[in-house]
Amino acid sequence: MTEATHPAPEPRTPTPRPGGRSARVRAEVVSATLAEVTEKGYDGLSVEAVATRAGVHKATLYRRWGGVDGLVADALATSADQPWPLPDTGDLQQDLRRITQEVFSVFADPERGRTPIALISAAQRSDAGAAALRAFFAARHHQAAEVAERAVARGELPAGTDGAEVVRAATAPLYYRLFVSGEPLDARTAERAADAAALAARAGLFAPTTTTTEQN
Amino acid sequence: MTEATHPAPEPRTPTPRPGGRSARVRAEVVSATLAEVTEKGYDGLSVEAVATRAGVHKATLYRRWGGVDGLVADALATSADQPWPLPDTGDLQQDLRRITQEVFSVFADPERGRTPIALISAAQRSDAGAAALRAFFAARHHQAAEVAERAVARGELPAGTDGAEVVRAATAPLYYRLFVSGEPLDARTAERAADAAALAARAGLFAPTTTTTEQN
DNA sequence: CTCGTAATGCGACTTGAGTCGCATTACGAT
DNA sequence: ATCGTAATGCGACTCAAGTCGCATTACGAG
Repeated sequence: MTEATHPAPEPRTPTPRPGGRSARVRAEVVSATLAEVTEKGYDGLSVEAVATRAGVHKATLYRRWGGVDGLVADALATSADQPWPLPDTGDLQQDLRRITQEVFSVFADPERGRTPIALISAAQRSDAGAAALRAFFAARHHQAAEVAERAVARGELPAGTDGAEVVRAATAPLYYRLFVSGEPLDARTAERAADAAALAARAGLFAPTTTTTEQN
Repeated sequence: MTEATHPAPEPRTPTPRPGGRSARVRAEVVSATLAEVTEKGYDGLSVEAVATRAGVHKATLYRRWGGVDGLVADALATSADQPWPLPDTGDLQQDLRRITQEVFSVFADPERGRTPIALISAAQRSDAGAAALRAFFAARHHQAAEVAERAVARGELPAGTDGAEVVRAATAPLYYRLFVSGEPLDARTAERAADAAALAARAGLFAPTTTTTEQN
């Protein structure tokens, strides 16, 4: 079993040509990028520092990642794979509150929040980073949309409700304050955002069947 | 009257010591910064280019503004003074829709949106820029809160409703997509965000009297 | 009109980012 | 075990950002 006598390609080599060193270098570099961006923030994140920490040469990073942009994008893509804990209280409003509370507690804690804050801030600059950010949030939305889909199955929400849109509505005020307006974030705001999203979802605002929504 | 024979300080010199040249230089520099950030985007915004366009020396910019950060912060502070058109349709939902539509149309238009997008993106990086951004959005919120206050006066919203919070709730999903998740923005999203905010406001979610909001 | 002072102009200098050509190493296959 | 190839290591080089000391200019006061 361990000895592969067949000439068939082994399934454990996903990379086209290069062997296992590239993968090892990549892992080191991604790890070093996360550590550096956590320590120094985005400003002060230099390719040389990452190269030194990762134990590889500067030119290698420029060749494979193109610069700081690619490093951040790769680190973000790696982080996107790790799943978040998803609440299941049996009630949409409570689930959304848990989600926004989780977001709040992560980003409000200087220790846990430093890395994602620096990472997201960094990703907003280059095209590669922006694409990685899009993919990151798409994955988050897709995953978290399950709480809304369960609510639909429960009959709590109208059929056809866009679950990702519900999640976006609940979390947008938090990210807005964190990354756009720069206003302080508190638990109360997180709760209100969840409640508002639950209210709107129950009203059918996120169901495509509602054509104009003239509730005036 | 036009001749000031009195030794009293003239009211038209807000600057402490220096005369009118500093103000002239500042106006030139702010104008040049806006032009540069609009053309080149934030990346590619160099102090030298701004200096050349403004007709002043590089060192002067570094001395007075400290770098790109200060330039952006000053340009943003200047832009914050210009008021937005505020709708007054007599209905909160309609007013909020107008506001989000305005935001949408500005940022969706590559011509009109380029400058504010670049400016806001640029401001997110430095401390000075972040402070300017905070002040910028605080001014916007304070100004736009009037639509909610009118709704309170009309009896459409409960007394004590936080008008700025209503505006934030309405616009947050737009800014979230534009500057955080990077997802595309459309008119429909703008409308839904306004409707959701109006709904939440009518439910009293933004009134401090509501202690826990157990609507479960 | 003259003068003192603060702001600006000016150019050289330092520093770090990013690039390039070539030598070397490690992987994969025969 | 040996070899071809791709990836990496290496150092020098270019270039733009940012700093500094000093000369010059413009403003305001008497």
